[in-house]
Amino acid sequence: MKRRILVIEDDQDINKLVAMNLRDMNYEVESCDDGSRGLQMALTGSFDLIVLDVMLPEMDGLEICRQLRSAQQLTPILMLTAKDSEADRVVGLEMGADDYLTKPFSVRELLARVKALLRRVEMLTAKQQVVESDELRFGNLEIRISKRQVMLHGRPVDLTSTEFDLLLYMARQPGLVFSRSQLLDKVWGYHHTGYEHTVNSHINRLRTKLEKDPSNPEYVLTVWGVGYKFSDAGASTGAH
Amino acid sequence: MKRRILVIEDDQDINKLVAMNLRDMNYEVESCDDGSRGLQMALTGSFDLIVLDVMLPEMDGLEICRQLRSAQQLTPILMLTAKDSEADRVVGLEMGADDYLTKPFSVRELLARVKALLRRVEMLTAKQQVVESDELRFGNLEIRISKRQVMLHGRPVDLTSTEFDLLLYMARQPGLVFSRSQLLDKVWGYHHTGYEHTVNSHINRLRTKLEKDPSNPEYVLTVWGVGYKFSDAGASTGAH
DNA sequence: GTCTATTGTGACCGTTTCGTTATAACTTCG
DNA sequence: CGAAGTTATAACGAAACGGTCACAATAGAC
Repeated sequence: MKRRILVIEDDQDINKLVAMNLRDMNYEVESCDDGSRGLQMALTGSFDLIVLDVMLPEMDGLEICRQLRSAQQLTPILMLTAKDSEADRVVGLEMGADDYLTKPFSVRELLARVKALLRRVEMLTAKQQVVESDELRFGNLEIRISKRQVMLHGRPVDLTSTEFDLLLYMARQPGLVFSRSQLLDKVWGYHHTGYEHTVNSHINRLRTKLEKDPSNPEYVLTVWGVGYKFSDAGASTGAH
Repeated sequence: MKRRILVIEDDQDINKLVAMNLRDMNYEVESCDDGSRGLQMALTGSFDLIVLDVMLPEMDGLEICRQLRSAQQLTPILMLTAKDSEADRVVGLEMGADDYLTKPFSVRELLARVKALLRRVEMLTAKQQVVESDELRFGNLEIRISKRQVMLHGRPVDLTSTEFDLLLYMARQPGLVFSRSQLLDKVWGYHHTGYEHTVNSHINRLRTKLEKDPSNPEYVLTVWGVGYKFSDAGASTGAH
């Protein structure tokens, strides 16, 4: 899924430069040029990384850092500091920044740092998934997670990326009912803005591909007035 | 088989402490207290894991990291960093370290990390280790790893260095899907900052050289919206 | 240094996929 | 039964994505 980055920087030139380059690298970027608004966005926007200038109007970067961390927000922060303010750097790291960059900085270096920080987070979250098995099996339906492949009666089924993600999300907790908005949040991402109706379409497409009789589904079930669930009827846990 | 661990750390107390505790856990441990010697040992000693201090005489840990990785040494590295040198950590991960631990650390935590790293590697390489051979064969396609040579229908195919690396990386885990950024990280290196688009180009070149009908590939397959994979259809493990 | 092979980047085009809309079908409840 | 609300289905256009090619940049050989 596309990584989301928030840039908080009041200098318009730098802000644009940074945002543009990050977008170029296929990140989803939101910009902001004052501190208090930045804090707001950081708290609500579900970002994967924050690029934060220290010198800001309204509320300075260090304060934002402090407040985010005290609110248990663990989003990694890359701090931008003036060239010679060693003190800021130290305080920044104390406040919970994860890395810093002194102005003026090269774009290359910025990108490298961003990448490194994101990778670090990925590594940390990867560890939590160690115990999980790579396969889910439900009767004739088999989901091979790392291969992003679904087998039905031993034959591969061609699912698009979203279809797979949707199926996988529900199949991980068979029997649990998910509302459409829950599915939008989890599968499409928290920031996604769209109609709940969209989910119907994808469920429909999933069924035509998975179910013998799509209007009388065996795996992807409707829970009237609530949402959908994956059937837990023939559930057998994934391999050891 | 008993796992071999190399400890590179100049502080004698810490070095002994670590070595002792690892031996206690039934690992085979070798110690070393300076950087350049450590690099030598790492390159020649066939270890399963390296515990590496950043601050070292002769050659620092980051440099060792870098050199090992550029020599295609993929032994997992657990880096030890000072408490407040956040930057070191970032750079270390960039250089190819797999995990880090900040001093002072608890022995419990060290052992946990070591165990986790070894388990992770074991999982990744389990399939390869068993049949670890110099050749991969998939129908008419044959990859001779140490010769860096690819044969198609018994005839050599002329691949450039990057093309070969890319192919090999994917072919080692047929069926596994890799995102472009994953491929950039693994094939081009973690330090690399470049466009994901680049991967497309190389895939394209690979296909024109390997596939009978490049627009309908048999080996290097596109996974829409995600990345690429090497086909696992006709996968037969390399001979032993 | 020059020449060549390789690699990275940009532009364009075709295809796949997705979100939306419209309409039909179904469920629930009065 | 009929009405209101909810879901299913099919179809369409737009946008995202990948394939391809050409060219520029870079590295490597000589």
